[in-house]
Amino acid sequence: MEFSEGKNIYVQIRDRLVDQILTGMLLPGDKIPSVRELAVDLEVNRNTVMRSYALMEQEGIVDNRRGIGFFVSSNARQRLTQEEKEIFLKQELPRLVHQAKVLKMLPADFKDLFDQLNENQNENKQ
Amino acid sequence: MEFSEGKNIYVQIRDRLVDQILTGMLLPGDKIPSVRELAVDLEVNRNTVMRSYALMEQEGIVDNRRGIGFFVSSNARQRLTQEEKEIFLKQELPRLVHQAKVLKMLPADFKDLFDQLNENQNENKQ
DNA sequence: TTTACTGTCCTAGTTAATTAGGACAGTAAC
DNA sequence: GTTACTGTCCTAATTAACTAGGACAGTAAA
Repeated sequence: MEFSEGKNIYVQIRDRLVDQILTGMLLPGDKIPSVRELAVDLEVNRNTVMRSYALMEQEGIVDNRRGIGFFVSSNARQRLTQEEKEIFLKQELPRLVHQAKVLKMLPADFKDLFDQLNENQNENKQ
Repeated sequence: MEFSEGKNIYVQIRDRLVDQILTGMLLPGDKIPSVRELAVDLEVNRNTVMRSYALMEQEGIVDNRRGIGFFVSSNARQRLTQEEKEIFLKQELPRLVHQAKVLKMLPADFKDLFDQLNENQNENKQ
């Protein structure tokens, strides 16, 4: 895995798993890769993966069964959707609005976003 | 200044000055605070500010006159608008669209952004 | 009970970011 | 030339993130 600079690796690993949970690639009750397995796979140290898993356990999105492994907790998706949405609305959106202002961006610049939002809304109606 | 974790201080200082340039608080030709002055003001080390200024000099948004200080370069704003917009469109927007999808966000969640974009467009017409 | 997984704890070493502050040189006003 | 700014270079020390890998304990199946 290619890790970007400017963001800690253990957070990026957490983000990757969170994304897999939100997209449904990982379902509640699923076993996530063992600490050692993922470490080898991503070419990082065991301890770094451990740190990601500890973070996710603290967030209540995975459960830990000693000697067996880590599992996606039953309410992970609901918890994450709520948590990430709140972070987005309170932290990212204000910064985004400000940036749109100073960069004088126009609706056309956000076409891709509009399309996605409309798609979400249509799926909601059905 | 309160620095957020997860992002290097010298980058945050650069971001702060970039914002002041984009908002017009700092104009082309303006002298920016001296390295020592800003270090005291933000309660960081001289070297950390130096690193921010070196970064901005490398980006071509400030000019350096030895023994005198750093100055906002004449084309800083144009250069920044272009640079930041490109970063936004190529890096942030795709991530944003993806997040909007997995979090099933709706147009209403982005009302503040829409309002700003419309405002930008109206100012453009006048 | 042995085997092969699992997580967990531990010490040790590296690197980058940051701090701390001395020392030196360019610039300009007095 | 002295003074008071400016940037610049330097060494030393601290901290957090990451690496490396040994050692130990829980779990489950052969």
